[in-house]
Amino acid sequence: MFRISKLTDYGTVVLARLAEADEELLSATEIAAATGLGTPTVSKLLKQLARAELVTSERGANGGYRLARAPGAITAAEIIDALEGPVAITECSGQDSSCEFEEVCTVGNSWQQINLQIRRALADISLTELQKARPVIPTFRLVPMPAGIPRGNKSDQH
Amino acid sequence: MFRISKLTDYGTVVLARLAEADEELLSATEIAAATGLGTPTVSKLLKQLARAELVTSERGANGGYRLARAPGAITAAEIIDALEGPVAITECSGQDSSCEFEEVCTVGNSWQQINLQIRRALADISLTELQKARPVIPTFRLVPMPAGIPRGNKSDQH
DNA sequence: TTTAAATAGTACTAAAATAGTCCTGTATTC
DNA sequence: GAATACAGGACTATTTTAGTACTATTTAAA
Repeated sequence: MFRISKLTDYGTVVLARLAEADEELLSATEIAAATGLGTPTVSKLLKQLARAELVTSERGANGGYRLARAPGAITAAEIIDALEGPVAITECSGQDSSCEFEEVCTVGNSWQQINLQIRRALADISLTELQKARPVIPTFRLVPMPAGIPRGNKSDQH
Repeated sequence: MFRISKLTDYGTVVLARLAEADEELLSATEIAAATGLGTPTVSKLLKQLARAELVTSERGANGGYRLARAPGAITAAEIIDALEGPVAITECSGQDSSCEFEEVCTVGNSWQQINLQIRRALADISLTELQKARPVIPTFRLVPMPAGIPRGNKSDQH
């Protein structure tokens, strides 16, 4: 129905590893080795997580990453925001919406309600809890978007 | 963060039109004309909605579609299930999971919790409410998946 | 009883989004 | 100053989503 991207999933693996390491500084290479993910991907993820201030980095030789906060203070919502961008179900449901029909839209419409509830659920889950859900090495694989939908259209709603 | 597909969004437009029409039988062509969507797409959507038993169809000349139930009895969760498949955030969080690590997984893990809460939120919103959120003709366009993520990986977690 | 309108199903094509790689630059340690 | 590691961005490949086309079946009406 919904899904998180593979990279976001990997991101939680990376963060879980950092959580395990406690305060220790780990390099992207080390994390890649520990998790079985590719080094470039891990590197990419860590850069994004650093920009989102979920991890802090130290550059130069012996550099690396550590969590910026305690695992209990990092939420699933933040992780997803960091790796997928703060996007909402429909354009109107984002706070920074640019939907040209916005003025016409009913304020507080249902998609927005749904979006809010989803965010609330995600903000309620911390990295600590996600770690529990994921013993040692990644056990989830992401669901390929399902069979889905046949075919058949042409024009777009304007 | 999450998003519904364009087709799902169109699907709610189509259903909203049928809801307006009350019990009247509408053909795919008529709905396409009324909504501004392409006929083949509307047709495709209606086929799927019919398979999911959200609409009923009559074949042959003068055939068409109508809602299978009152709009208040059709939920957002059902619409999404019908058009995107009953997929969950990660493979493990679906009921029919085939994750090979499942035995190792903590039962009732956090992604499952999140997924449940999302479903609950979606099951709480009816077509009637979605209609209110969407005055007359489609006012939403879907958010293109955001800037997102740089690049960098190779191997997969097994 | 034939024709036309309409749904059912499926295969295919095109476009867009996601995932993954690489390269260049900068900071830091030894 | 050489080696290590992060920062940032451009680029490529793969996968998913969206959209189209075609064939079969059903039904009503001429």
